[in-house]
Amino acid sequence: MGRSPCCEKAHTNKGAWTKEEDDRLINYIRANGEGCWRSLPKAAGLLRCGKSCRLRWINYLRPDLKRGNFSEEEDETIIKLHSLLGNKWSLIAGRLPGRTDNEIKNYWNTHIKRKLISRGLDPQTHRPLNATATTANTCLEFKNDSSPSLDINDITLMDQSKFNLITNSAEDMKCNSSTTEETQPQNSGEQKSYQAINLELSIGLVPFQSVTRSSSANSAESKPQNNLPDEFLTARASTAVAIVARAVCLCCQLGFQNGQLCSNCQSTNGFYRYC
DNA sequence: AACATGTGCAACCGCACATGA
DNA sequence: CTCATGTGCGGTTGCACATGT
Repeated sequence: MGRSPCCEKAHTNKGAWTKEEDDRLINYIRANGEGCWRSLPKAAGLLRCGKSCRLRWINYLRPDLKRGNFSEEEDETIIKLHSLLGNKWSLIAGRLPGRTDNEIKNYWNTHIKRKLISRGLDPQTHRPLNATATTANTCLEFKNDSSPSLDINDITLMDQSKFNLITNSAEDMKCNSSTTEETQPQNSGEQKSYQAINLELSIGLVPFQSVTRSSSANSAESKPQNNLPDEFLTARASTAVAIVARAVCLCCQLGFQNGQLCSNCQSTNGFYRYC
């Protein structure tokens, strides 16, 4: 027994949208707002699948979209975010007002990949192309000062004094939190070298069984306290991270708020909400 | 001019997750 | 708890246009 299709395919148009279809969709959403995409096509008099309508609206018709070329600043932002988040296009798009995940994804595949390669960097790992073999052996460790559970909010990107960068040998690829305490930096000079984000690092998460959806989806107690975006919990990159540091808003840490907490950040129990 | 190849982007597809009955 | 349904995401495809031969 399979899942029923999202729409009656035999009676829906596919392919490029016509001006008339666009107008119908725009007019309907202006009058009724977004939502209930499944019923929207019929209500709007469109022979389209609801998903198709949603995509067309989000990626092309939304009035707040910024069309046109990406600026150099946007390029660098995308590169930085991709180095941290991987192919989480929707999350990256959330940091770039007026840009859509689809647009960024296309732009990445057509321009930025090439740009990084021309810089001698691996587009996936953001590390030098001739050094990718060692990437998988790199682990970040964070000092645990409060929360026992894995929480993306706990990632402290700028507060580098809380974590170590550890490069393991090929035989020792597993990041083990049990090593956290004995690997803390011992002097401030060493810590200062970490004060800027090392954007060549790809941050992924240790596949903690205790925090994966499959193991905790139905267990309220096992859920991280701050109700994280679960994408982070399953996000993986070439490096493994044991995360236990204090939380700080990602956008603030990336410098989008000039070091101030953004308006979206709310402090809860000493943790800042990811926004 | 005609064809081949490359490029960019809109749109589609399938899956996973969220939610409500 | 289970199931059905709606929504969102990431990967992929296919077409239009640009460029090269």
